[in-house]
Amino acid sequence: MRWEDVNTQTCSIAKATSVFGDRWTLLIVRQIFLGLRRFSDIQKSLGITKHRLTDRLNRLIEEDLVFKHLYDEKYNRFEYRLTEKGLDLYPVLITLTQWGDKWMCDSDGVPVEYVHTECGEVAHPRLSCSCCGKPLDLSNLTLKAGPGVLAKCCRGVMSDEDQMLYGRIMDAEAKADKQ
Amino acid sequence: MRWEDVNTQTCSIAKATSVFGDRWTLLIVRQIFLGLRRFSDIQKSLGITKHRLTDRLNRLIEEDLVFKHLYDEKYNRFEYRLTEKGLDLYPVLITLTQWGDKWMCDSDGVPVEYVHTECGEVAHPRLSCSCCGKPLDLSNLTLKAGPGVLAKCCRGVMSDEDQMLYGRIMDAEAKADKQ
DNA sequence: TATTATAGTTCCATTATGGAACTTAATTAT
DNA sequence: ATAATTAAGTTCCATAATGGAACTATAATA
Repeated sequence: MRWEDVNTQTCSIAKATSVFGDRWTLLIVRQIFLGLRRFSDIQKSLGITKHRLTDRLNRLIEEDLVFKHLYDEKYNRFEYRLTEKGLDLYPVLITLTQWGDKWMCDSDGVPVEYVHTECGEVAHPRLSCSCCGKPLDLSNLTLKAGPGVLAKCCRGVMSDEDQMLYGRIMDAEAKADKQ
Repeated sequence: MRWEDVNTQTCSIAKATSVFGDRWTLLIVRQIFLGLRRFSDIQKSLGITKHRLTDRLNRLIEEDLVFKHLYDEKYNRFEYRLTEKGLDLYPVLITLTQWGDKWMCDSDGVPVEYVHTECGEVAHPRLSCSCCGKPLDLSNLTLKAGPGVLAKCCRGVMSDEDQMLYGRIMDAEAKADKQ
């Protein structure tokens, strides 16, 4: 499968990956999150080549994660800022950071900490259930085929790839229902 | 900067990205999470070429996210399974999934839902503070330079890139302290 | 008038990736 | 007994993505 076709997969991770499944895009988003908004700041701080950065920023603008904001009319200079869609990546960045903090950190300790302004403490954000509020982990989550898969299944338009992936989730559900 | 040098950055996202900042690695991890453990299943379900998959799996094994498990002695066949380090990526996959569900979904709806077995409901996992338990979002989180940055700063061994990135976080903190 | 800063673009060499064919070893079908 | 099949790769080659360095444009500054 060509990379351009990855976002045709019936999978939100595949669709997300089609936007930042490359070497730099997520790091660019991180820089903007951390306050680096100008082309040259992002470029120097990442050590990315200029034309690659141009390319990636344009892609982020196309995908509506980033927009250009004129900050100097005389110079015609722009800042790159995150849209709502871009800002909405913060849980991804936080969970990724935590994984990196735990598994890839050097002996000096974690580079950045997050302070929860309401309670004033350094927070180690956890996932919790939107319904009952209890903490979630692998052991108390099960998968269920959602409407997006079921609809395609009924219409008989699932690709072989999607069938391989979701077949067993639907099988597991069917089994669980019988018991 | 060459890609091989990205993991030298003092940033957990950079270090994490150095492992799966490519086109396929995170999708491979997702397949294993969803239950596809055999080489050929992963290969066919993703449409990735065999030598690329070989390459990425070996990298994941090197980085200790995946290990091989002999499931057929006669054939000498292996399954690929996630280690603790690999399993620990589930919050990343969940937050990524949610972002994709919200922003990149087609009209059929979300492909997969997560059921919280304790309360029995479909959960939309949220980040909450490990200290007070309240939900976290961008508006109530602030950044703080952690020990990893402070130590390097004191020793004077921060790269120019890292200084550009963390300089303003430390400045912002210094300002906040004065007030 | 020469130099610097910001934000790019162009050209070319190096790497990464995709596609197809080939390999090996055990299994099943004819 | 022979041929075809399956799983898990490997090898070869063409195409696509990336990195490095040099070049452009415009306004400001020395």
